[in-house]
Amino acid sequence: MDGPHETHDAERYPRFTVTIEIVILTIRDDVLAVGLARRGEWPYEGMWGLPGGLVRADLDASLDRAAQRELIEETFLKLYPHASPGYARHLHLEQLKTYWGPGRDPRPGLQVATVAYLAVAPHLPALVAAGDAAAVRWIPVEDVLDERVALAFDHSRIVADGVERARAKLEYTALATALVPPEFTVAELRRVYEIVWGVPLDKRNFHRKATHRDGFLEPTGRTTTRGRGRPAQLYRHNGHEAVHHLSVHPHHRP
Amino acid sequence: MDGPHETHDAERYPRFTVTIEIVILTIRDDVLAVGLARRGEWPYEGMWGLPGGLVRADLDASLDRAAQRELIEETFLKLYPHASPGYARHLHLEQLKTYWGPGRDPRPGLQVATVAYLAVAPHLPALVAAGDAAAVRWIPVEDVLDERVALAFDHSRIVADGVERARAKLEYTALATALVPPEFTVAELRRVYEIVWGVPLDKRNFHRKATHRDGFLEPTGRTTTRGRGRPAQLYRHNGHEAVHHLSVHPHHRP
DNA sequence: CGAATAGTGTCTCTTAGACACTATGTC
DNA sequence: GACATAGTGTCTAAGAGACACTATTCG
Repeated sequence: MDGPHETHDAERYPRFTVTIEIVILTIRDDVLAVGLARRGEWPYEGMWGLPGGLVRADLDASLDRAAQRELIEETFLKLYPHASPGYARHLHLEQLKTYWGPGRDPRPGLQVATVAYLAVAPHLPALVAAGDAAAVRWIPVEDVLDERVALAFDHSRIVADGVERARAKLEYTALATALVPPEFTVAELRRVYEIVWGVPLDKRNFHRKATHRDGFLEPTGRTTTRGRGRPAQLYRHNGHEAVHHLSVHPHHRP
Repeated sequence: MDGPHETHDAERYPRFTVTIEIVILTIRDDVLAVGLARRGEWPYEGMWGLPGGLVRADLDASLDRAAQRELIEETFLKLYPHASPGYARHLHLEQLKTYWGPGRDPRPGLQVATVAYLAVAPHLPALVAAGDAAAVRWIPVEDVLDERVALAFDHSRIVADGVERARAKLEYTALATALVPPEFTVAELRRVYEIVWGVPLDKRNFHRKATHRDGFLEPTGRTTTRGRGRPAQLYRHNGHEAVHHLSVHPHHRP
């Protein structure tokens, strides 16, 4: 069999098109949602699919950079036309998985390998100038996973893989803080876990664990009066990524 | 800026070579070791690097299949010339990460994207016909991570990523059972954790946790007399992948 | 019998999770 | 004061980890 580097003759190397696709998740109207783009052309014209684009050797210094460029240009600015691109530069973004195989893309003669990235964004105020014609839009992941909304290519599976990764990483990393504004209350953070996992969590136990676990939350000293009750303390994430076992699962009852 | 699917004109798509590379780990002589291949040609001729090869649309039905083909043909059969290829078909094999970027490969005009896979194999008896000229060889990961053995391309980083993944997955999956023969004793399994993590584990606590955790070990009823002392029970992994918190970490002492 | 390893039992301390009350703001 | 939400305290049971002894084989 051919080794990867057996000859310098470029003609012997099969050639692939490499694309980046972004699974961007947020919480919107109390459900987990994924940012999808409506396809404007064949194949799968008119269907929803993951936003993305080509990896370009002339533009991109790395896969991560290519993903960041797609995230900003193709996704974030279309969801939030008035937001600053700098904001998107601080979103959580990690490589998810690479997909390839005959039949993924129906275009003849085209071998497309797709490097999927997982992005996670806080719920930002308003997607201006929405309307049905919006090119990029939030769609509840439940609709995608239950196949109520069919996606182009194999994008449903990629979304499923992204959601699975996000659910898992909630448990042992500080990923939840990426789904919430830079300063947030304990209740807002708890709602993230409840929505992503789909389970109710005890308010008091969560508060104890979230605030006592060191290397996780840092009080800002300020409070908020967003809600109707007693003002809540504002916290920020203090930078450490690993937060072992913040999980809150019910005991078994015989 | 270009979307991935904006035109059907294949000429507009930059072309990449896609390779698979395998980080195969095992335990050998009581240390974690990685299977490396000696490069026979430019670039990095004579250096050690990850075994791998081209993804070929005419041969491979998926990335996973391509990785399995490389694992068997380029790696396993060269490490164990007398082993049956069927054995390799049951090794643990999972996609690790994709690497690309200018400067990864010095060959001009070549854009190589590499999909790295992590494989994990039990320690098999003998690598026949070894000798220094062996094309593929086990090298302790410690030597690679400490840069005592420099690898071709960015393969040192890929090995580091693979080892990190393996260490993490020991904690919450049954990955350890892939580093041990199909039937194994509790002590053999414990040694896997101790070697991969580099920490001593309490024999008694480990035994209790490993055997009581359901969905993990299944007694075969048979015993072994491999060692010098009392014969040990043989277990096999019962198929469940998720094993939450088998970790055994020392308490903090003030 | 001694050496070597396998396997079991007990105690303690940490902590997850169940649960109820007080505190502080708005209307 | 009514209401809503924030935040704290206590109890219990599960389990992790420290630790010592018995069991079974070989020489």
